[in-house]
Amino acid sequence: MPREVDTIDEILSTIRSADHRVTTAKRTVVEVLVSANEHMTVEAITAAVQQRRPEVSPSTVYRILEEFEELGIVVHAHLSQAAAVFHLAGAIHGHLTCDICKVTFEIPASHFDALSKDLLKTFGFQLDRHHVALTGTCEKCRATINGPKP
Amino acid sequence: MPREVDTIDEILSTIRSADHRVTTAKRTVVEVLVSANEHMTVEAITAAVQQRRPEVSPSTVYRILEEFEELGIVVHAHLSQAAAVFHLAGAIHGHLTCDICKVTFEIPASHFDALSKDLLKTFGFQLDRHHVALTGTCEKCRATINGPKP
DNA sequence: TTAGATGCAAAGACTTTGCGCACTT
DNA sequence: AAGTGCGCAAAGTCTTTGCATCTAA
Repeated sequence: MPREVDTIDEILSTIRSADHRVTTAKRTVVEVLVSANEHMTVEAITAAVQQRRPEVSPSTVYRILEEFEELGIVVHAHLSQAAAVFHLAGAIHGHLTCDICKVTFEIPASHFDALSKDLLKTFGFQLDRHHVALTGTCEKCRATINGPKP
Repeated sequence: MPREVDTIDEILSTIRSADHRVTTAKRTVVEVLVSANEHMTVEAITAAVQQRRPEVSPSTVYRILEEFEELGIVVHAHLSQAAAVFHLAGAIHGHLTCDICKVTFEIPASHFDALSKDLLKTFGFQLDRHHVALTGTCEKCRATINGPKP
């Protein structure tokens, strides 16, 4: 059954509750984000949106994502050093990106519980658990470090 | 006494050891980074360099920083969402940036010991402790959350 | 109706690259 | 002397903005 529909309606309600308008472009962005299981770059989101609504421009997608972020619907992270990636805020998690093979995978926020508590206690800093992006090297690449990097 | 001079010489040796050339521009960048106690944007580094050597161009600074990063002399991080910031690799630490007031402060890498161990054990992921950039809200701003944000 | 949203195109911010000359080794 | 590194300027990415038009409420 389309559980996704519930999520979509929920998000649209959030938009309306904030007295923002629900437009075709916004609805399509929501649909794309909900059906996406990965975080996406703006470029990817735009491409997916335009597959359904070719008239939607990238600038609109940027504006919508900015609005959604203010509403807490999405969050973004700067993984490597290129474009930002966005995903629904619902799934609270961190990003782990391998510096070598650039693979990114997501991990449950629970892994940051201890750190979060520590930072709060030590520095009075409340970690944004939606926005944790870490880099390092994955197991595969460390095992493969024989020659020089590509 | 100029402890900084030791650091500078050490870095220049690192460059020479890698069979890279030590130039005026590189030397100046090193001096700027060593005398800086904060991490700096490329723009800030360039400005500081040009104060001594006006002829050094931004593109050269970019190239030098890229080289230095490969040599392990500097590391960079993407804090908020704007330009990257660089600093000497010697001081291993993480960055905490407040989403509200944008203040950034640095914390010892020891705070990531437990997380690092956890990620390695659970995901086989070796955290890059030079490159941890976290966002959240600082104590001051959380205390001030009365009205809407600026 | 009417304030807010969009499309398009241009501008902006940050970074990278090509080329010939200069400087390090 | 040989070859890397540099300055300059142009190109490239990613993102933001201005403005006339369109649309959700």
